[in-house]
Amino acid sequence: MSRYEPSQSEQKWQAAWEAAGVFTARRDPARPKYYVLEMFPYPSGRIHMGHVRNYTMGDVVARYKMSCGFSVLHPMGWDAFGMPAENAAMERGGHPKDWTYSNIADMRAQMKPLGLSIDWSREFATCDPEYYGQQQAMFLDMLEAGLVYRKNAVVNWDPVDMTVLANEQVEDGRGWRSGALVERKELTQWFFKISDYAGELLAALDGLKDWPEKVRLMQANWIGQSRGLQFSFDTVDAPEGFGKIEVYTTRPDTLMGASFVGISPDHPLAKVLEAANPEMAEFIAQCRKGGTTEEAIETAEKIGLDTGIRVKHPLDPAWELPVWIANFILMDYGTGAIFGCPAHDQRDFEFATKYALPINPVFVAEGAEEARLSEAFVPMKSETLRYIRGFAGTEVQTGDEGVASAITVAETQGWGTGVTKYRLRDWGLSRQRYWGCPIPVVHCATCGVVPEKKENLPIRLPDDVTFDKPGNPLDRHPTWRDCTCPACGAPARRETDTMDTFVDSSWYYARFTAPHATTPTVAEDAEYWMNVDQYIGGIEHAILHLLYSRFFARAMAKTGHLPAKAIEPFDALFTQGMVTHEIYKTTDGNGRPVWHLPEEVDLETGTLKATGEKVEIIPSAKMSKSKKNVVDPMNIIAQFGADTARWFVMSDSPPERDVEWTASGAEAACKHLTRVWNLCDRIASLPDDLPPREDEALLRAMHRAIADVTFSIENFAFNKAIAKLYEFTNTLAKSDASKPVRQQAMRTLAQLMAPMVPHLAEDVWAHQGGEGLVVRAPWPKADPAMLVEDTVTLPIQINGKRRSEVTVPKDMPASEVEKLVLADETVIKVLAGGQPKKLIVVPGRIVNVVI
RNA sequence: GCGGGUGUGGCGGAAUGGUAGACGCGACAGACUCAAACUCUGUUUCCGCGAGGAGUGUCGGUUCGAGUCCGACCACCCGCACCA
Repeated sequence: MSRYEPSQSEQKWQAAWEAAGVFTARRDPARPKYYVLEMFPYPSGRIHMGHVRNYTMGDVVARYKMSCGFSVLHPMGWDAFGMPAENAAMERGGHPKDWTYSNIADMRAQMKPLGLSIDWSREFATCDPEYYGQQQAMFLDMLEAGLVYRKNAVVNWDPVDMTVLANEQVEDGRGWRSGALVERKELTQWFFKISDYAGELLAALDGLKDWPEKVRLMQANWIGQSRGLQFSFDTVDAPEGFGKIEVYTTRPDTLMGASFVGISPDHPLAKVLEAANPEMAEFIAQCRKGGTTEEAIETAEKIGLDTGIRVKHPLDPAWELPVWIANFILMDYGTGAIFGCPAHDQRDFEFATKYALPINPVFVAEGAEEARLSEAFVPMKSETLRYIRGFAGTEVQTGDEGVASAITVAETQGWGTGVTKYRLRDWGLSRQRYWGCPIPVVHCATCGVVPEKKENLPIRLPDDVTFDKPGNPLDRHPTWRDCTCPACGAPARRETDTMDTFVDSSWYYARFTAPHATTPTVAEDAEYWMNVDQYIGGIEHAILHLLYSRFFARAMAKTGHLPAKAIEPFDALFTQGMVTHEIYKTTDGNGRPVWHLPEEVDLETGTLKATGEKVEIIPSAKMSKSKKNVVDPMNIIAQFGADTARWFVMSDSPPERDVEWTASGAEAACKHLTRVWNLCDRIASLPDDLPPREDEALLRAMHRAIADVTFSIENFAFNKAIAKLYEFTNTLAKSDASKPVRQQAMRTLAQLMAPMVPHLAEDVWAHQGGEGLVVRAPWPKADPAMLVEDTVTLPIQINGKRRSEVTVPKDMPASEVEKLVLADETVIKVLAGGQPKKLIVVPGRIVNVVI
């Protein structure tokens, strides 16, 4: 063996793995299966360190499970539809398809040198017609099953990207990609009925034991279940058809504190009033405008207008309340109408104060007296209250009890119903974009909306499109758009909306089980491989992607594309942290910041290499092109090899936390791997007739290392696994054991390192006479007998502070230990002839002398 | 505002209620070298020459014993946000 030259040996082993087909996933009923999946990448064209970290984690798991005898599925694909391809076409010309496929080729070429254990024969891109055609087939099945529908909806319109955005794609009133202020626009849109599953998606979160608590909580909040009362107010002087106003409240116990009824500016009644009354029309127009401007979002002032309509209080027909239109009431939550109880709701309080409406407390804190309020009194529902204007339950009760009894009273008296509502809205999937999966329906003047026939799938995107005008090229592509009605054969128009790319990523995990099938899935394959045993990805997908996937798996099960056991497709989820880096900044003549790449900076002096100018070092943040704090994985691989990059991203921080990339850390990783290489060389050239010295000690350390590394990998504590490997390497390097024992230890070290640094591990394995490839070698097992020590050193504490220690046989009885402790020099000194108050011996652990 | 998380050396981070700081980085010292780099060996929480003392964001509590459990507070980070 010679110098550590990763560039040569890494290629060699990658070729060897490929030749042996070690990563080809096979359905093998004789073996347990393990499906490990990392969130597939968007083909931007360049891999970044975040990818390296994500895929290395998956690779460690996959390789480890392979060694443990599992039949492993570890696939890779591309989330290939989406706006960047179109944006690139608009900015630079060219076609989104060419841009995408060439990016995929580039990225694949960058990923391969990492030596990941991926079954590349299963690779696909979501923009392959073979993939999206199957997606269209499922869409038709879901349409038939009533899981998809069309409705007129006010949507978020991004005026820059010229597209509809989902609520969750709007951040602070701006489009998440363009940053443009979002406008409201009414369009007919396609929706998945995810709201039908709201309760189930919420309840099933409890079963996802191996998901991070944080993600489950975020989803639970997003689904947003609430229990409340729905009832109607009878109106006075309302327009035709509005004899009642239906409201929903989670605090029916505050009904006696009502001082007005509020309706949304988008409420049907508001629309009628708008048409009839110019003053109202003007007010409503103001509300609509207000909803989207930045100023309104920041100040969020509550405005309202009295409609002149009155309603009768359900508990006292003589009591009339005014009906106001108010800008803070949302049409798409509850019924779009509320009753306002200013005493116990801060929004209502502000509103009532502004418009001089009465503020009547319903309850006070237990033991308190009624007093003038300066803000709304909104106690936790679990708090005990004294009701001074209650109508249900006892005078003193908790808020929860008050709500429950109010619902019971309303139901008993027949004027209201207890209902459960969810914040979760249906999933709008229509996008007015070209580069997405076409929605396979046709609009016919006589037949209406007609599903495309399955034998006509896939409905392919046309290639001859241009992006010189804003908007959807499909809309202005007559030969593609114009078609015949599948039902009556008359001329018709193809749907020009394409699907949200979240649809593409909502089932790719299932497609990987039968990636080339002519149906969306194949029952036997799905049955064997599903579920994903370990899913790994970023926390940024905690809500949308994961919630949509959970819904989609249910929809696929309902339409026969997945077995019932796969409705929760991801058994275990791990969310990894980001890779961060320091930011280097200088300022130009105009005071504007100028960012510099890490390689342009001399860290010793904190200056620019080129000019010697001082740079400001800003603490680490996520690597981003705009701040130039990026390290290109390809440069690292070229300089140090893939194993170094893999070792580093796994070593420094717990995987769920961010890891900071530092040049010194990367060098240290490389140095260590070189040390391992040299150690291997040194051991191989030892004389064969060394006397057996400390053989037992080295073997014990080896079994300790096996146990610790295995435990750490099983628990996703890769940084700790690596710490143990450092420790064991140091022990081995200092050992005087005989050659065969050191060789055995070296081979074991290779096996334990193999999931993280597979190429180096193969080299070491081969060099130490290991049989075959280390990737195929069974994972070593720790011998429990080698893990127990004969003697144990017990720390002696005096009043809880460590003062001394005593070494005793492992299972010495406590009474014997006590004698030894009392004979300890330090203890004798401290006791000064007296007796300890108490002597605590925790066998095998610690001794505490209390004086 | 609501919900969640985090806080340990110069830095990244270890510690089933039982020796705080594993392992790594950095720093320092020594060996090798004409010299430097590389490499190797050692030291490295703080105060103190030392004996010793202090120490896990702050204050309190439980315990023989608290980084870990409980209560209050502070700081930072993340998610949601007019959801009735």
